[in-house]
Amino acid sequence: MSPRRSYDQYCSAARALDLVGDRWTLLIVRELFAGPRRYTDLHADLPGVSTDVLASRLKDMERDGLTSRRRLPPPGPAYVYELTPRGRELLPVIQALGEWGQADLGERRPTDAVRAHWFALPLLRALEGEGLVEVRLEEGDFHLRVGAEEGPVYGDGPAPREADARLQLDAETCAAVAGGELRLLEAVRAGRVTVTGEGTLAKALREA
Amino acid sequence: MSPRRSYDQYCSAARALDLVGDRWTLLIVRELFAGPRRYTDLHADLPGVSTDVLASRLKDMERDGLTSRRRLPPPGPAYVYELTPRGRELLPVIQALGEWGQADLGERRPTDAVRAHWFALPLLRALEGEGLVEVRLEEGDFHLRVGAEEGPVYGDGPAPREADARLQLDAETCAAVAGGELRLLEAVRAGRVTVTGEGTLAKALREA
DNA sequence: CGGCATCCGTGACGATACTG
DNA sequence: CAGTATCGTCACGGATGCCG
Repeated sequence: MSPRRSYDQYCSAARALDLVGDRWTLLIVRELFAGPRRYTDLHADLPGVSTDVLASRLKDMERDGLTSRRRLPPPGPAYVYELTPRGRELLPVIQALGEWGQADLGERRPTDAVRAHWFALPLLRALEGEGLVEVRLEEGDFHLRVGAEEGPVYGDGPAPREADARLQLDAETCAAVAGGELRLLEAVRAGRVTVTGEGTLAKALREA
Repeated sequence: MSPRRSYDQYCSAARALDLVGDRWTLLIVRELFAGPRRYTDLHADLPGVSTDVLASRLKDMERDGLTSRRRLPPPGPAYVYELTPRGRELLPVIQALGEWGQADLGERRPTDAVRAHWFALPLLRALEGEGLVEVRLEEGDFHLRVGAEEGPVYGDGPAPREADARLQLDAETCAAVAGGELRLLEAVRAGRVTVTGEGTLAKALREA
């Protein structure tokens, strides 16, 4: 656990960096926007983080009120980590970083890891309205809770219930939509996104 | 200079953190939003940063296209560092961090350093319209270019020309306005802010 | 097997001193 | 003024081990 290395500046941005400026912290937050996750899941989706650093960050974040640790009910009792409301307020920070970093994303490098749900937040920016959206990529599936006010913003795997809309697309299209080079409606019109489902969101995308 | 330690993730937020996630980098960006600054000025307004780290970050940032180094014309020839357009696009990131960190700012701790222009960005969020605003705090003066599309967003010291509006207030009021606990218009109405000047911005604040 | 704790080599960081 | 040089310390990343 870090002995609280602070910038010691009376500045709100510096204070924020005192809490989330350490290496890996904001990426752990990004992972937890997918909902409660176990230690091992986090370690698997954050290639390169060492076990002790991950454990240390999770303790720091809990102490600082960003996350909470909860015991899952049996069977399979395990601890899961999840964002507190305060932690979820970091969404604009991650969104702003993602929007800025989009310009440097470019092609995937051979050394780059990929997880399907890393496209969730960029895609979320491109969606209006409200509802449960399931997204299918070759790399895997995830679901978005568009317009959700509380709880997880997105999740790994298929939607837990019948989705209001289902999108099928490839990573390239996903990146283009996320980067603002292609609007989702235009991607649908160009046949690069297949939309199914009966929710208002699905209908709005199809009829445009 | 860092040998480019990367998260190696095909994710726009992770890419952003590859570039600005190192310690001190975003705070250097915050300083440079005040306009071109010399090495010594940066070192003076970033208490705690060591000279070699500051030099290293400035090199990294120039290599990554965030800043540029320019020689000032004589008399007093010196190098200044300034943000590139790409660097200035980090404004939403710093704003989001500042907005989030405002909740943890609280009272000033004895160990906290303070600079007047650290209030500039929070205050900028509270201002609508367009114009040059001069702000006078006990801790010092700075000026804001509200609605500026290019160039520095704020600057240290009094405004370089006659300001469209001048605000005089104390740090406590400033923090309250920045934190959203108090709206600027209400602060003016409560007499906690003195507004002078003949610009539209000044008139709008006074007549409300 | 999931959830860490420990150990160790390397590199980043912070303070000070020094130089063009 | 604007850094570079040096050095001690600490944080990080990787591997391994322990314990429920």
